[in-house]
Amino acid sequence: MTLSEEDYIKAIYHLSKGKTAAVSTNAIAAQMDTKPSSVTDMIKKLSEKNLVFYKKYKGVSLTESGSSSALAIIRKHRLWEVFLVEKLDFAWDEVHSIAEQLEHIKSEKLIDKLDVYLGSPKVDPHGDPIPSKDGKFKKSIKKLVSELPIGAAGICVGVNDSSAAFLKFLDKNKIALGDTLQILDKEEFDGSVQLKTSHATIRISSQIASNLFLEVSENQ
Amino acid sequence: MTLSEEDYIKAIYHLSKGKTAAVSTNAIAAQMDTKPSSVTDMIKKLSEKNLVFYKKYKGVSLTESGSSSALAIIRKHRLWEVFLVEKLDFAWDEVHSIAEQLEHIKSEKLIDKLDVYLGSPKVDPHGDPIPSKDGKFKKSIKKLVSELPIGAAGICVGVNDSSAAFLKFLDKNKIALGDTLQILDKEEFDGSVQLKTSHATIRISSQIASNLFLEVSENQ
DNA sequence: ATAATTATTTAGACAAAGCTAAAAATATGT
DNA sequence: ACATATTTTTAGCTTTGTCTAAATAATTAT
Repeated sequence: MTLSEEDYIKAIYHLSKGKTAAVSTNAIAAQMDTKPSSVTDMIKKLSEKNLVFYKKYKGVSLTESGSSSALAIIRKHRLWEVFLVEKLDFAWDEVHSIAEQLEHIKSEKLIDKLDVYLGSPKVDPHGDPIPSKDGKFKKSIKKLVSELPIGAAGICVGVNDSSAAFLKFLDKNKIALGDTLQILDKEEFDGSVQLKTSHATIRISSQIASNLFLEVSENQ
Repeated sequence: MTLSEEDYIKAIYHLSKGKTAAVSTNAIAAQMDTKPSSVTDMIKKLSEKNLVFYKKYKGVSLTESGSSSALAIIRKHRLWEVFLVEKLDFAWDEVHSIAEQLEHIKSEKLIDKLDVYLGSPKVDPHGDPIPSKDGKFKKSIKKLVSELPIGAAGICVGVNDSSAAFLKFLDKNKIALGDTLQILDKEEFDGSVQLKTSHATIRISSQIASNLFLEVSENQ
């Protein structure tokens, strides 16, 4: 599989995640920052290789084989992200583009050993789950504060918007990656949320609540 | 710089190492396992980019810029090799092909942090020196046993020929990577060498002597 | 239901990096 | 020094992945 093929497979995986419908040519083009005609060409090639199902004008979806290829790439991407943050001391928001390169390194033994070295982590630094070698993983256990019910608790694992202003807000309220937060109350009127942090009890606006990800246990 | 350009620059660097003359088209083709005509095409491109000096039919040599690019790639290659052996527990003879992929990852920050993480090593697992960030490094301090004078001592850092038979010989004589060896005597007649290992004094044939690398201090 | 709009595919072209076969330059042997 | 052999280059073709422009299919709006 070429580098470019891998990128397409990954894009299709991400676009079909959740949804059941086939993925459109234009959606892939937008995601990959390329032209729809290029996508059509590549889709034909992937279809030849039985990595995707493809019916002209009807979009694509991954085959069993395509899906497990996608999961293997995502596994590599996320393991490398853990390495970059945990071992090389990168900030969690600067690892993505480097991991996009590292995910294409071909060596099964390398990934096996990296996994062992990192202690077989189950989530990456953004809180996204890492597929196991056989392509299985827990369903997304990363939720926005705004999506969680009163009482739910979780570990802060990421943000949607990493603007300086937002990060400054978190800093001022002593909320950091890895902190445990609990939802004490939700205001229906404006969507604001009362939150218990390790340092205090604060009220955050709905804007903040829909930018902050918590890792919660599966049944929530 | 594309992946392929980087490979050519590296090949030219290795071929001109030591020698002063320009490197021939055929030599590059042989090294890269490609055809001379392909080499000519690429050389023209590298010449356009001022990475090599090129005169038709007269071979190539690296410019200042080409040379520092080559050293940057070699630095990356060797740092990754150290990582693979020291951290991921790879055997020293299985890291080369993986490092050939990793050396093309583009991120200065990544290499800086990797270097710090590894403790700024000066040699790779084969005993080859690692260039510093500014492209300087000690001249090769890796020598074959057969090249060293009587009395010289050094640390075993590599082999030329990693055939099973040869590795078995080393094992049988309890010679391992990292062991200190000293040359006690050299026989002019057949080139055999008397060697002090950590366990015993043995005599090795000239064939063995020209397959075993020691890392010696610079003035030897 | 038909026209207008949007999405998708096709056709043809281009750049990168490789190849083969043939031509040109350099080196070698006597 | 000249013929032969070797090396290097050129010319033209291939594949991969991209693009633009035009054509076709599907969807939406009236």
